[in-house]
Amino acid sequence: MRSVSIMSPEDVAPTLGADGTRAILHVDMDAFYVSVELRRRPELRGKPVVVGGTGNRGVVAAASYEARRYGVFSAMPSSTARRKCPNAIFLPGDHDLYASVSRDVHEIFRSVTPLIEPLALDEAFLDVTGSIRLFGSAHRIADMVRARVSDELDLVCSVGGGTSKFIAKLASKRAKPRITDAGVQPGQGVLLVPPGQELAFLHPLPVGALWGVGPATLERLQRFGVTTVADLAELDLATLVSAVGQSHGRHLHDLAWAHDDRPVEVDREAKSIGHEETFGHDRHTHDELMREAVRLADGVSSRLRAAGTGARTVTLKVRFNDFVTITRSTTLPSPVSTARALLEAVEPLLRRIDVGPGVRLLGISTSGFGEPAEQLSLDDLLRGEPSVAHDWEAASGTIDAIRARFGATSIGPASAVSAEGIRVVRQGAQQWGPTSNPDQQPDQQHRPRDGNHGSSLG
DNA sequence: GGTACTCACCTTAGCTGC
DNA sequence: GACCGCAGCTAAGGTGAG
Repeated sequence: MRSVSIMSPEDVAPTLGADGTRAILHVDMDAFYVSVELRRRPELRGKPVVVGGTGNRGVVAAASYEARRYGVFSAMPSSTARRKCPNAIFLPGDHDLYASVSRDVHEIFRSVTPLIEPLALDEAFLDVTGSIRLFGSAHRIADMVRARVSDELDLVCSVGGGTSKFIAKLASKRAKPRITDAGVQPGQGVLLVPPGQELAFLHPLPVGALWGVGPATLERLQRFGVTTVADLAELDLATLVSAVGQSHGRHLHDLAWAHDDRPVEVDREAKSIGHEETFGHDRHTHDELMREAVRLADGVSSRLRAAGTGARTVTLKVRFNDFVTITRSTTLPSPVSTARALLEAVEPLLRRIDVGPGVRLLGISTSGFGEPAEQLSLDDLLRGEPSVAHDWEAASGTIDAIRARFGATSIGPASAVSAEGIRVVRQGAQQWGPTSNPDQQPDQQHRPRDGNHGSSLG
């Protein structure tokens, strides 16, 4: 098996992006959330720091390399993280701050290419094929981005490069710092895979490194003795399709042979918008859950209107206390964008479900986007009365305007009012589980001031 | 004993219309 | 009228990513 040598800028410059091949970079921030926190709390540098997972039902969002030495990793249950690293300093996540810093990072990306596809707050693909003539080489661009991120933002990133997104992504992972028994070993920082070297880079990797091979697919592949990407490449396509399905099988087969011509997509439009929330303690009645649904619908509808769209399909997600998760959905005749319309769709779905055993998570998501057309309902027409729906559209517009001027928590549904203020749903506000606040009882948590326990938003 | 949130995409099954 | 095949839509669940 051939191996890939570490490439200097001079080695790579004549090839990557030359002769009509693409030059794709994948930039991945190192321990992004933790690094942002350490900028404002430098006294924590060198200590095991964990972002997220401050509550009993939360998970770790990010861990410093010092915490990773104890076996703490992102997505780990917070209780497990505490057991593994009792000395770790847990910080609540600050999604708004990370989003703001992410915008600064993307400004640096924009200085080298307009072709940017954000993947998450802390990573993006950059198509720099057309930028090489301006800046010299893909490696110089990668070095420049790293230097500016370090100098201007006091953050560290790793950059991978190749002729496809998929190879660039794997390369950036290989360029990252590694945790060993001896401590944190610095990574290369930049790793570029030149054209023609893709298979030599790819085939020795474990098959789980492939995009799209998660635990379920990995288990199926292992039944066929597939442990490396090379094994997968050699597997008969028909066998692979029978194991993981038509679409997935063909896709994995292509990836194993480094066939990936997906472009860097600059303007990817969302296909669904939703919110879900795990509660500090289980809910057991429809009325309790409808009050939570009011908040969720309020948050989702705000985002729909901010995106200037409406949704036809409304999906309710319920996770019971035994972790069994079900979804129930309904498709409406026309797209809607008000909280009231979402609740009217959700309520009958929820009432059909036996929530007695206890519900730990409730979610509302919307899809099937289109121009909202909340016009006179049939009932309104039959009664010959002015449209209530039109009143709601006007009210929703007013709510949006108030929030734009005074902040997201300045106004909200009556059922979201508690002793602590208005508890509205904002994207990412509870990204890593319920907070460490004492687990309030439902009657303390969202008691409407007017005693209204119905599903109305006002 | 413990498992978040958001989004994308796929599969399967059932229904409907032609 | 019953049946078949097909396409399109909807519902529900699963998988994976970051």
